[in-house]
Amino acid sequence: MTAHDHTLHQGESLTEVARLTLLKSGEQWTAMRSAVFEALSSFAKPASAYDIADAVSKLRSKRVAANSVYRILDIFVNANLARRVETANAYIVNEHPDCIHDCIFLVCDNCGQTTHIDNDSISNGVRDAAVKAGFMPVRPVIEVRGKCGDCG
Amino acid sequence: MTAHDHTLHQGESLTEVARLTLLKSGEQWTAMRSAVFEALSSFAKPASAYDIADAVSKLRSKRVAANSVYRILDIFVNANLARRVETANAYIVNEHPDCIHDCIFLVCDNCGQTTHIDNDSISNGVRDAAVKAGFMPVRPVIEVRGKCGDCG
DNA sequence: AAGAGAAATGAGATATTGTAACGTGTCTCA
DNA sequence: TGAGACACGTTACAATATCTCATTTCTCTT
Repeated sequence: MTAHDHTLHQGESLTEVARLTLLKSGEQWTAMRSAVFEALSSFAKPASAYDIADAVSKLRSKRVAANSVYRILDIFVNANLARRVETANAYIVNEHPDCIHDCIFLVCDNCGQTTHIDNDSISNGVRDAAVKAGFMPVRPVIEVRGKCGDCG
Repeated sequence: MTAHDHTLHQGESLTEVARLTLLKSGEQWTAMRSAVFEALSSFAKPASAYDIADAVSKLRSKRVAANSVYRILDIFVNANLARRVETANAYIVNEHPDCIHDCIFLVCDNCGQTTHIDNDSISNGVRDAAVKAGFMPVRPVIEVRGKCGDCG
């Protein structure tokens, strides 16, 4: 099993991995966080905090404010359970919270479908270029807008 | 004089280049657009549409609505006179509208100062990686959040 | 120079995204 | 059992972005 064994965690098991990851990072795994995670991973495309708030409201049959969702999403992003897609103002579940990458998102302008690719040589190239310009990189954002295979 | 002679166009001359570029792209150069361009280039950091609306309102001593500014910024971006900094929800003047690049922005989390670097080998690498994943890249967004030299 | 049509802008409303402030509940642990 | 920490609720609000339709300005032709 290598560091990059991207075994798919699906359904229960993905949630379980998320739970353990969050606990390991010193955060709690509450019913609310579980619901937000379920909602987030139920979306096929990046979901806005408000999309998630709506979904969670239905899940729990109780109005949930966007505010709370934002807080939890922040925690998820910090714990690498989720990623923010900057050009979509939306969030997407990270199925491999144990793998740390500057990942690259491919966002379809037509259908919104978003895939991610990891390419350390590219992201390191971006970081290096920043350093050479006298800048200290903290969070590279690499996203490509365009057309996905299905829409092309 | 090479294709990449990045001579600085400053003051009047930068505006003049912008005017000619816009006309060449089939758009009009109006008093309003001129004012928006002046305002945009007066900012040291990326400016939001609302920042620009405020600045133009003062320039013209008349309340200018954000939506007018958005319209004009879109035109500027299409004509390569300005660029949108996605991670800052803001716009920055492009001093070399004649040079087409997928440019890389370095955005300081501390002071907001934003510089840009061009590195075709990196941006082509990003485009290639997208293509290899079955995606048709249209607009790569490469931005790095971190600390600039002054704040580091 | 005048008028018709196209393009640009004004005005206001509204949608969407994101934060701030503060109160309430809940859990733990001494 | 009660003090403190943490999570969450609630409300208000700020910031960003878009829509619609009226009005003005521009351009082109005659």
